[in-house]
Amino acid sequence: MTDFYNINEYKHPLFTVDSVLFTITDGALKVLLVKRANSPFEGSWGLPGGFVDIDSDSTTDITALRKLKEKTNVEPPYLEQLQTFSGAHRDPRGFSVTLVYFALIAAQNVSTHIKSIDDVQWVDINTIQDLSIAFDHKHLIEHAKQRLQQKTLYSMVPIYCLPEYFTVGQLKSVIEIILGKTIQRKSLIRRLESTNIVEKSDEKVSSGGRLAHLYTLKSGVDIVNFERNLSA
Amino acid sequence: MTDFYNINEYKHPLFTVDSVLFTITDGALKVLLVKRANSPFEGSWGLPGGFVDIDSDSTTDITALRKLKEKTNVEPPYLEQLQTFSGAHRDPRGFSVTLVYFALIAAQNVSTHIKSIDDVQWVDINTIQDLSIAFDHKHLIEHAKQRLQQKTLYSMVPIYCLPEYFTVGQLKSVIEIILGKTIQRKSLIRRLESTNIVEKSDEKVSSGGRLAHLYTLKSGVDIVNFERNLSA
DNA sequence: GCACTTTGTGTCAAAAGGACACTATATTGT
DNA sequence: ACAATATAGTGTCCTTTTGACACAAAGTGC
Repeated sequence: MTDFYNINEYKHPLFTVDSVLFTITDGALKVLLVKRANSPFEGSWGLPGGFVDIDSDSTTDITALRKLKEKTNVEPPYLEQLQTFSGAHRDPRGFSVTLVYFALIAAQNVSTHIKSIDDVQWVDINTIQDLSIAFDHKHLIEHAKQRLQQKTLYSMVPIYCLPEYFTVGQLKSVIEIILGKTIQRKSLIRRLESTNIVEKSDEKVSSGGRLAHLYTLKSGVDIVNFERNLSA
Repeated sequence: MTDFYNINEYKHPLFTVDSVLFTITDGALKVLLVKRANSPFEGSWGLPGGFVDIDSDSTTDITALRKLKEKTNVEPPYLEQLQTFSGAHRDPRGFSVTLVYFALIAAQNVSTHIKSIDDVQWVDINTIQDLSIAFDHKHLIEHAKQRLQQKTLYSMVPIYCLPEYFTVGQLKSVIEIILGKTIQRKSLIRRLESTNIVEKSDEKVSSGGRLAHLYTLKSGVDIVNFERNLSA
């Protein structure tokens, strides 16, 4: 494609993009897995991902989103790079590099599509130990989970696991599932009120007791990082 | 190399590994730049890096260290992944992906080697705006600087910019250069004493006033993250 | 010896989360 | 209708960690 340099002069690593997409359903943290259609590991479960299409993907972010949309029919509202993993033996085809993204989505926004097909499923993160997973993807998922937990201590990212309008109770519940421990409702409210990223709606919604206020993420805002972690 | 899959079936992105190696000298934060020997951008300054040697590098971490050692003659004591940057137009040869590392080293451990050659230099981070730098490397350096500043708020990473034995005064100075603001000596000492990663030696050293205690990083320890940031 | 410099400590104030009691307002069952 | 129960939200004090800053300690240089 150029005369600067012959791209086939050296042997290249195999380069792929994979994503760890989390959601919360049935009171548990789940990861999206897909059944592999191709060798290697054909037929076993692995992370959604694949090769960059260098003619149509402008960046690897687009690659990740494209692959996720193929599987879920929607693009997740939160996507960030996790880390790049590499090694001579992590793929039987040779030295490989995979750029792993981590993403969040509200279960409501995908579940109907997922349930209708049999090569995509949500897997409870706690049952992954017992499964056989392609490549080193089990390891990648573990890394992503730790990053999600860490970010939950100093940001409001779990909001992206909720629908557009949500209550403090729902957010508290999502955070507790991610962290695997309870947190103080008061602390959560203090943080919500001190950031400028959510809006308190006037609407209230029933939740088995006193009506709960609805909150919503302001549009176009970036996630704020607090200067202090919740107690780990 | 395999019959699973023909590696040349698709067009691949160009994959490289680059490093942003920081140090502190002359009261300023500096980045290592090298003069490019090959096209593109031959003759201009850029980050040390290059292609993975898939026959000898076991991971990309090794690639980064190998490239840094070629230029500085030593391996930096601190190395971590920064981020992967990609795009169809960041390299004139086509779609490219670069995995960027960020590294720290004590100036004392490299300066003699660097000064003797003319294709490697330390550049003051504040003068980089005015320079012409290969690819989007100026942008990568800016990202790395922000990460370094952020980590400095909640960890002791700046220790890796210091020699084996150092004083609180030296560490305070390095941190202040990185952050571009003064910090409280008391806060620094409190943090040093609350972590278990440094050892207070009995030796003292002259520093223009009262003798200063020497500290040293315990061997084999990992960097500890504090639960709270210093004030930004 | 005296001024100055850098190191190190003591102490109080400020900020933000944790704990937890208490109030408010729904739903549900009888 | 009313009590029991559940969830939402507030008020308040405690705890932890950092910021601020005065002060003491111990060198150097003239």
